[in-house]
Amino acid sequence: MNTRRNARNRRNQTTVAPVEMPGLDNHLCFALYAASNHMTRLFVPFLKKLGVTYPQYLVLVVLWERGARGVGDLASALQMDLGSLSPMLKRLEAKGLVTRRRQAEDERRVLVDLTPKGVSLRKRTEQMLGEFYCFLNIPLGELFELKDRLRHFVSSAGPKEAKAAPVKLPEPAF
Amino acid sequence: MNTRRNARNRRNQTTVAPVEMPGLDNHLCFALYAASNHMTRLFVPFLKKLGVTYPQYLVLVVLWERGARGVGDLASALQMDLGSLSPMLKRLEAKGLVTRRRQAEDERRVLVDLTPKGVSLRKRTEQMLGEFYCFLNIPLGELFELKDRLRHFVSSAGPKEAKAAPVKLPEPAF
DNA sequence: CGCATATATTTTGCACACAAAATGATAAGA
DNA sequence: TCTTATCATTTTGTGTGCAAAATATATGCG
Repeated sequence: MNTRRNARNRRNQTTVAPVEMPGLDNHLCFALYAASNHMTRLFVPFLKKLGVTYPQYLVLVVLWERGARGVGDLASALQMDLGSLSPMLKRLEAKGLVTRRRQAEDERRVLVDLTPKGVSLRKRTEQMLGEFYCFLNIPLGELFELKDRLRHFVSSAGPKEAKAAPVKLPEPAF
Repeated sequence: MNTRRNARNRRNQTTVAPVEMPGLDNHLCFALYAASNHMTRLFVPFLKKLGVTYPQYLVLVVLWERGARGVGDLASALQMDLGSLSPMLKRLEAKGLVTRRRQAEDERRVLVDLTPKGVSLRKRTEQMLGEFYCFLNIPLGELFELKDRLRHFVSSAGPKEAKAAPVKLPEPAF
């Protein structure tokens, strides 16, 4: 259309060609949004039997896997905002699943740990996960492949700087 | 361990084997959660230039693609809750991007339509999308493949009943 | 016509998600 | 030590996401 080869060399204006507006079904962002919400809707009824919410469950997974953590450690492991995490941990504490206490060595840090009740919830959760994967009704291989593609997307999308560390969990800090 | 072949034939208890608790990085649900939030964090700064939020943008995409819709039509197209959508549409109306009016034929329905300002936002959005895809820095093919896998996941995960209709947009209803 | 039932939308209440401001506590330097 | 910069966490405010209750309008039926 444009007689010039393309519109680049004009003033300091943007040099990126516009994109014909994609339909909803051609939006990766919508596919992510929909899939994430779909998973939530499927999973939450199972979590309800344990009495925890979806993000609360994720916190427990980290604590079960790695033991007590600082608030900031949990936030970075879960790629979760501290402003969301802080009140959430209070709710987990109110449910009697975790404790929060200032660390003696560094009073700035708050250490989150499982209570006996929080520890014992793990076995019930493992039972529930068996039921859930059965309910999902998707070959494990497919689940793993999708998971890996998502992880690759997260680690590669966006500005190339500071992409080396793929969200590693910090070592025990207590 | 268990001398019996497996624990199935005992009372009416669950017959599903428990799952060894997976680490955080082996959770598909976390991968979805993290990827969706990651996409949001990347995309929102671009949307901010247009003055809309992420879900608000999705509503506009549907309206640009298909024209005026009822509130319920939008909700099912976006797999979004009516309770979220209703106040959101008010905010879009407050921004002068859409109108909401009761339909004459069926006063129960509220029709949402683009204002001239809403229509004109489309061109600026197409420019922004060009910049965003450049910023994402991922081959288009990869994006499409991930998108299709996510769509397949949504359409196949969960109870097998009522999975035929893959979230189709309703035909014009006015 | 008048009422029970069904459909469409809004409201309410709780839990995030995130930005920005506020607190609390430690460390670094003059 | 006092001061200032830094770090960790919490608080505040707005916008969803979703369940459940409340409204509003339609439709069917006697």
